Amino acid sequence: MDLRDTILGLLSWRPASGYDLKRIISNSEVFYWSGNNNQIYKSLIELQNEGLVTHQVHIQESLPAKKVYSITEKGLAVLHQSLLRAPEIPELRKGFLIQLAWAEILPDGEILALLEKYEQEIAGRLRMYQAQTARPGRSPDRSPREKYLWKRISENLSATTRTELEWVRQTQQDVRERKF
Amino acid sequence: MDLRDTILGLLSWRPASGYDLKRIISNSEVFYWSGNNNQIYKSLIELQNEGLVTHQVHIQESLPAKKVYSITEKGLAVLHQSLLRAPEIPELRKGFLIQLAWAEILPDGEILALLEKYEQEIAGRLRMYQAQTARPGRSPDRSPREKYLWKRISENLSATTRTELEWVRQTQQDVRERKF
DNA sequence: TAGAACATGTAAGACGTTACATGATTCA
DNA sequence: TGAATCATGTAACGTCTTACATGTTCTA
Repeated sequence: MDLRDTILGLLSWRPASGYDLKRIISNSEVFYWSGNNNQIYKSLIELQNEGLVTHQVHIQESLPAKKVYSITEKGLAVLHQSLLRAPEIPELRKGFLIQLAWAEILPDGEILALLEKYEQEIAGRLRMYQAQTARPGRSPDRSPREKYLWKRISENLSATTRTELEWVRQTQQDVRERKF
Repeated sequence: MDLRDTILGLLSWRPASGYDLKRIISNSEVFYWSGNNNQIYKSLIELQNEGLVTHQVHIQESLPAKKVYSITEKGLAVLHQSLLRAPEIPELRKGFLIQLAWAEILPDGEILALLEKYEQEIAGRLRMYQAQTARPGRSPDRSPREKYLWKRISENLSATTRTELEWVRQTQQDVRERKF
């Protein structure tokens, strides 16, 4: 599942401009790219050259014209193929664990301070996920099944973050009580 | 915590050759880079030019000579600074969630097949972590505290993976029972 | 009046991966 | 005899990010 597949997926939900895609990808944690123009506009041109998407120019009064992209039959077929590919294992990039790995050179107090800062960050992130899930209209909802799947996707991120929060709290407690 | 910091950290544990570092990084999930030569050998040269590491050539009979790198005082100071930086939030790249996001075009049976394949992958990964934790001598152990921290790091990955496993099993069950 | 939102695009560079190049030794 | 391990390095390429460039409209 690379950015191209993701764009095809988004367009299989509904037509969108490059700017729309940028906004969606930037604000989403699931679509984990930064949502920079360079990749998105280049990918759209590429996908169009391959006949997987088309676009129509919409002229707006008092706003710049925009190119609204739609997925083609061929694009849908390609998307279908990538959905059937073997699932990838998650890539977990936790810089904080590397920080902890060399924390031997720090006194207990500084390790605790780090753990507390990390807890704050994670707690904030969890609140963000929960607020985002509550907001309606942000996800495809073409059937009860699709609604369910998107709820589960959102719950996946929350569950992962909750586990992280429990982990850091337990670690804090152990360090405070010097349980080692 | 980038690759350079990670190399400094590893060298703060013990001197190592580029090849040693490559092996450690390749086999570790915490140090999440691929461990390719290009980055590692280039970083070592860079770090040496900045005076953060030095090396001694060890000539071995019946094996190629190697450059054994050590961290300098200056390198230790730089490492200390990066340990005190504000913790980064984990980057979770779960391609599978994106696959599920567009699974509306698949029948229940194919979604279930995907979920089962994913479960297998995750279960395998969890077994791998647990086996790796059991293996001794793979981590710094300069004090009970450091030993504890490394245990917690390893437990973090296991806990995250266990949560993922529970999530996929619950999702499977819901889809089987069509709970939506 | 300054900044955010809308809208499309390009340039430069950092970051990361695979594959290539070389060559001895060890093990199945 | 072929593959894996040890050991250092380079080339080519793909991915991803930040910043630049341009211009209007709306809001604080």
